[in-house]
Amino acid sequence: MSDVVNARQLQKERTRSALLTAALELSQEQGFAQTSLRQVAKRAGVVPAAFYRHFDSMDELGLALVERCFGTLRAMIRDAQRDPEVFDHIIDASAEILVEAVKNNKADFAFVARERVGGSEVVREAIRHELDLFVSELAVVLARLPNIERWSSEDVHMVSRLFVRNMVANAEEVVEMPEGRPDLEAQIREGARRQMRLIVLGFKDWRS
Amino acid sequence: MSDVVNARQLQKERTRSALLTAALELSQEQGFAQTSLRQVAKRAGVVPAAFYRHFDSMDELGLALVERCFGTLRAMIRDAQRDPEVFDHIIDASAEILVEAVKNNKADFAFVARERVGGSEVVREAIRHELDLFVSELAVVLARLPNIERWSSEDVHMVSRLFVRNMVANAEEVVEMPEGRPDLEAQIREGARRQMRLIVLGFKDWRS
DNA sequence: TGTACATCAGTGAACGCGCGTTCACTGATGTAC
DNA sequence: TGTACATCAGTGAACGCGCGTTCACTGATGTAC
Repeated sequence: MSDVVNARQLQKERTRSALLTAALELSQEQGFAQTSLRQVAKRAGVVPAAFYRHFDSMDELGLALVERCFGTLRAMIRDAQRDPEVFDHIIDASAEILVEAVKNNKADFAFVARERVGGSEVVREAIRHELDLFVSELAVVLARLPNIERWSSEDVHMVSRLFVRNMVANAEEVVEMPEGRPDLEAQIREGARRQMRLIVLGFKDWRS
Repeated sequence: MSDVVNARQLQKERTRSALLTAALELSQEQGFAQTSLRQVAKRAGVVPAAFYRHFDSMDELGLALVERCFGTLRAMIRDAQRDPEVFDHIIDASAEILVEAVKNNKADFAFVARERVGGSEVVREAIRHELDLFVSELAVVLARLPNIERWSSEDVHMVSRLFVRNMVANAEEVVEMPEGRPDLEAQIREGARRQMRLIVLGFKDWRS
């Protein structure tokens, strides 16, 4: 009831966080669906039964993980939108941001990219929903671009899906990039940049 | 040693095929990584130990499944390339072929789309390799298109990746399409068509 | 401030279950004569 | 064609293991007086 956090709440929060982190790490190593409750508890340093003080099931932990990952993603996009530089050079900026952000939040992006398609039913569904929201948000941003202003909202949505789809695919590539290969990183960024440039080239001649 | 198949070989082949089919079905329901050797054997109607007469492990069965799926895919593309109609209207034809082929080989495509990212290490690796081969094959076809003839091979490869990436993503959508929803099917095909048109529009103005 | 009781995050043991793998076996099919 | 032996796909029982879940418990922290 009180706003003051007591030692008990603090410790509980720490354990909860340890469980989430353990699950994220194990997912990175072997996939979320192959990760067991006992493995998560063990890595978090608690007994398996203690898991139930925090989540009803692994599915519920999975949903908490999805929320956390998309929180990161959304914060990133919000920051990017505030920067006018980004809007003016949307292509180069996107490619740059994508590679940087994915690199800095590798575990989160890896989780989303992997479990989007391979995870349990409920986790997959949650990720799809978040990605749909994201497509709609991006569509609003894209609608303000010069060549797109007068497109039908359907077409803007289509192009937003094309962008997000590529973003996800590029994120997958960065995620699977071996450590310490800056050459590969540059290659992926350049590839992403070219693909987006090619798509944007089509904008000015598009007729629905 | 003989070319004549005797009853024993025939029966063995039948069981092997039953194991593959069972694994494909179970993968569709719950993912390959979550599918156990015992489940596969049970559905194929043999005792678990009999599995080892055909495959050393589930990983090996997974590889056999990948080969079978890409066999289907390659046959499809080979047929498409023979049809001059297809080459002239590459966009509409691609969208059409994609939706049709995926619909008719749903289980195979679902397997590839899902396990490409969620599967076991060895299965994932095999799928990636096959997809890379496919990108290179498609690049050869694309290089003959009017606006692309003079591009650098690097750029052609980039555009081929963009196409295959979209193909995979669209295949995923068809695969997850609920049964008996022809409206959704048309929507996906139309979306795929537009995305490809937009990409192709960029061809004529592209400069590396 | 000090005491007596309540709360509750985490414990540790136990359960039944499905798993992958092994093994000696069976009996139908194939082969040599 | 008929017989005696070899092959080998599939059997069925057994194994040890990690799994999710339950339960009564403990002991540190919080609360009321």
